[in-house]
This record gives sequence, structure tokens and C-alpha cells, in this order.
Amino acid sequence: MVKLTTQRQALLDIINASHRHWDADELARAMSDAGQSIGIATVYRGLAALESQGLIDSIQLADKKRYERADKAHHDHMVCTECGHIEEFSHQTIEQLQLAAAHEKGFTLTGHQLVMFGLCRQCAKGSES
Amino acid sequence: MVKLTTQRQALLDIINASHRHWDADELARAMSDAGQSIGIATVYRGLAALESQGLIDSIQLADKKRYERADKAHHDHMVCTECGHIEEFSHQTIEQLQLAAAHEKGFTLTGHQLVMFGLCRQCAKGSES
DNA sequence: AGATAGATGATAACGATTATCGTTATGTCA
DNA sequence: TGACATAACGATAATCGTTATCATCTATCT
Repeated sequence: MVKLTTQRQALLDIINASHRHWDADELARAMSDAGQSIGIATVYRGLAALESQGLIDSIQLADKKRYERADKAHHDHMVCTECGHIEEFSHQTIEQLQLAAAHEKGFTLTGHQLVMFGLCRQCAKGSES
Repeated sequence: MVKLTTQRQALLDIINASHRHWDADELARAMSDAGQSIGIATVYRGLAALESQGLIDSIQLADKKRYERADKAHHDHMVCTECGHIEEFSHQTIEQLQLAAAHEKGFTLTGHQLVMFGLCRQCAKGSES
């Protein structure tokens, strides 16, 4: 049985406290900064446990996996390739069309991930000069 | 200047010869099987070169990057989590809705990647018993 | 031929993640 | 309460895809 230990609760609290998208390292550092240092392996195990119970969500970016608050409504992500800013968005129609497309190909869908890359408003401004 | 060497041409030929989605290792082995062994670093460099010139496309899956024939029409992918089969699909409306959603968030879109996970027809059949 | 620019290959390095393993904490049952 | 089972923890080794390094090699141009 999987347990929600003190450390895992602390990880969950950190993640729930904002809309940030954390990687394992950042969380280890945040824990350390909060005075309760934690082994990196424990962070990974804790995150896997939390995710398997639906208490947090994750997105797999090219390089690393990032964790975020669980959200009842599924959403996808826009990543600024300049500053790393991640914006969330959800689009009912896109979801439905995806389901339809999968069905058409004979796929039983279990999940999906849509990541859009580009420049956020800030960075687009900065680079147009 | 980037050159299209004999080895790179051979990689391109292999990729163009099918709809398969190759990872670097598989390509190195295919080259080796074809009698022209190649260093793995050269494979990576060659693939990067081919991709930068738009001669091939790639998708970044959770674990590794896979390369495929360049296609004028952008398409996305459905991956069977059971057998690894990759199915392609393109959906004009989804693309347009993505653009609109990005614009709404102030993003200048440079690319995106939509990967859907699930069971292909075969594997869905096999597991329902 | 000599010079220059880029490609190649062996291999070391890197970075994220997972496995290992001895230790520690927690929960349960007698 | 004590003993035992179960899972978590932490340090660290291992894994794996990918990139960097660096000493050749190969074309191409003058």
C-alpha cells in the first residue's frame, strides 16, 4: 500500500501552493530551503506516488518531467522557448476532436499531451526590436 | 555550411523508405546491417542536420526522440502504449483551434506537439479478454 | 600541393531518472 | 507493549539517451 508520509504531504503542499510547474530538483531544493532536506530518490518516489493517486499532475517536457497541481479539468500547456514560462489552457473542442480522431483510427485513448511552443507576450516583445 | 554527406544521404534514404519512426540506435543498427557501420555520434549529428534542413521530421517521446519522413502536411501522433505502434493523423480544425488558443494567451506559436496515448485496435482486442 | 572547413568516430561527460541496499519509521496483531 | 511485516528513506551506483571533446579524415578551393 502506498502511504502519504509527512514528506509526501510536504511535497504536495508545496505543489498545491502555486501554479508553478516543478521539476524534482526544484522540489528538493524547496524542501531543503524549508528546513526539511530530502533525498532526491525520495522526491522521485514521492512524486510518482502522488501522481499515481491523482493528487498531482505532470507534463513530460523534452528534457525533464514537471509536476503541478492536480486539476479536475484537464488542460494543456504552452511553453515559452525563451524564458521557460508555462501557460495553461484548456479547450473543450480540441479535446473532443482528439477523441474523435482517435476513434477513427481504432485507438482506445487513455491520455494525451499537447504542448505548444512559442514566445510568450513578454519575450515576443523583447525580440522584435 | 552543412553538408549532405554519403552517410547522411544513407540515413535519409532509410527514413524515406518507410513510415517508420526511428530512434538513433535503430538507425545505427540499420546502417550497420546494410554494411556501412556508423558511429552513434555521427548518427545524432546527421539527424540534427537533416532535421534542420527540413528533410526529416521528429517527435520527442517521453524517453527518446524518433525520426520520420518529412511530410508537407503537419501531422500528430497516436502511440500505442502496449506495442509501441505509432499512428499518424492530421486534423485541420485542431491546428486552427490551437493557433487561436495561443493567440488568446499572447503566444507567438513556433510549433507544437500533440501525442495521444492509448491502445491500438490490435492491443485493445487482445486485452479485453 | 597546401590550406581551410566541416565530418567522422571513439569515448568521456552529462543530466534526468531508476535501482540497490542497508537502515529507519510506521502499523498491526497477539 | 513487543514483535514482526511492510513500506519509506537516503546515499549512491547504475542506466540510458544524448552531447561534448578531440584527434583524425575528407572534400573543396586556390
